Amino acid sequence: MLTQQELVERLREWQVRVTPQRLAIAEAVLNSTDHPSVQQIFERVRDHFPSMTLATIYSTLGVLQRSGLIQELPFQKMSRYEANMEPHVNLVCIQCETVIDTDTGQDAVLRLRNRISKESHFEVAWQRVDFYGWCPSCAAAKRAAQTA
Amino acid sequence: MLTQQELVERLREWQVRVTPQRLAIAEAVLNSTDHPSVQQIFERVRDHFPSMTLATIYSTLGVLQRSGLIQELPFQKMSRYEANMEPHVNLVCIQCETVIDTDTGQDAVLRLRNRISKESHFEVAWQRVDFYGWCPSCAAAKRAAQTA
DNA sequence: TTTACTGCAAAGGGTTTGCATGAGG
DNA sequence: CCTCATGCAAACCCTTTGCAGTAAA
Repeated sequence: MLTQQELVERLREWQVRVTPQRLAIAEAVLNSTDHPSVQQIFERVRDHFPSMTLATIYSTLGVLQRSGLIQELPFQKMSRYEANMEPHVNLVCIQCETVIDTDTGQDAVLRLRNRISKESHFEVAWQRVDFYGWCPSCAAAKRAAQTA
Repeated sequence: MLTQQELVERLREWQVRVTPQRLAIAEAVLNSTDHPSVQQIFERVRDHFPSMTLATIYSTLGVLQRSGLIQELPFQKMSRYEANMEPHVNLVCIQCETVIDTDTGQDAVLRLRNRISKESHFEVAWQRVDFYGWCPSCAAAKRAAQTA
């Protein structure tokens, strides 16, 4: 998680103008761990900028992505946004649609990346590792429904 | 890759009606390794079924996905379809947009999946492991452009 | 014969674009 | 000041839905 100051410097490196809207959007994503959608970011920022529109959100998310600060995660219905740029595993619940980062396997993802870089002639820029299934509470609910 | 006969049996297990259109669509995806989009599947099937529409393609892909024969891979602009249901790594070229399956790391993905299942309370159903970057030919072109 | 798939058309909805205004460097 | 971001509206396009006719079992 970056401080506001670090964020400003990071954007200036990319010749990107820093505006209050952009800082608010950046913080809404970077200070989150729930992989928010555009709509969720919109709702979180609306309090401070009631006149902001989705077009500004989309535009800013594009800038942040090109600056390497966030990663877009396209899903079937919509994209969500990842603030954790370290190699890691996402656990995606197909029931309640929560997405959480897990520490488990972080080392394995990094090793896998190094292995791909060495053993194939593919130049890796970034990666996305998603495991889909049932989160603890939805798995419990599912088992309860099956026995009933 | 399944034979047409195996495919028919597999669909019947799911109480799914087998039609010539469905077989054509299924084969267009299952006998491919390039992760085709809906449009590409459409073009490949159009020769044999000139009257087929995209609605049928979407409908059938949904059936195949629920039958566990294929996996939808949502990307930013559109979805592509995966015929390789074994745990593996996809290499996605961000330049030419080709997606290939690689043997490298298949074992690692499987081990990672087992580890997630054991060490977290998450019930894994399937996974998607994508490495994004430059394929060999696009990487070469990129280096040539940089030195020029 | 019954069920449900195909094909056509229209709607849906996340995302992108164009442009006038306004703010950042 | 000059450039570029914001906000508003409209367009875009992938995908979904509804329905009448038709084919599978």
